[in-house]
Amino acid sequence: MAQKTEKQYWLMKSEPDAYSWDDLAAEWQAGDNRDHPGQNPGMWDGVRNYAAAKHMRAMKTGDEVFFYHSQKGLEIVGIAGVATEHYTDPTDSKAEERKTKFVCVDIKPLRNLDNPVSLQAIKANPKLSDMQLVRQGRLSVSAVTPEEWAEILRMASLPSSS
DNA sequence: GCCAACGTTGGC
DNA sequence: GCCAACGTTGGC
Repeated sequence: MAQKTEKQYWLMKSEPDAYSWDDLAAEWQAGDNRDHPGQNPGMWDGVRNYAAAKHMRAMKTGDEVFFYHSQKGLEIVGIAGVATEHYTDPTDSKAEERKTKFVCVDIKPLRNLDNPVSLQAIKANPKLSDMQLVRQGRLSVSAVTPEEWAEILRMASLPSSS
């Protein structure tokens, strides 16, 4: 049977001072997890928001993820892939006391965007006005529709969108 | 550094 | 189970 699951698209935010796109690449190069030695490179831990966790539970291997720098940069800088589907977050110390355990996934860097796509440019694009990123600014893991994904890729191929 | 948005917590 | 208080995120 052809399990024809469509590839899904996501967007994940990180403060570059805490964990940047380059840090992700460095972890994969080192083959280890910088902050949690022995854990997987690219482990997306620490999410303690149910909406974000729900998205991570829905992620499948091979799904693609925009990597967004929050606080500083405010732009999508690269594309990562889901390398490992969700598992219990080893940094969730209260997991046992709670019914719902928080989870993490592993992501790996796939490629840089030729031109990072800024939040400003996204907000200025009417085609992207319904993006979860725009509608729900605080959500750290959000869903991206195929149409939004394609539009952002188009923007990333254009000369500097600033 | 401020403040709006919004998720979470805890008292009732 | 409601809702006010509180805490955190993240853009500006």
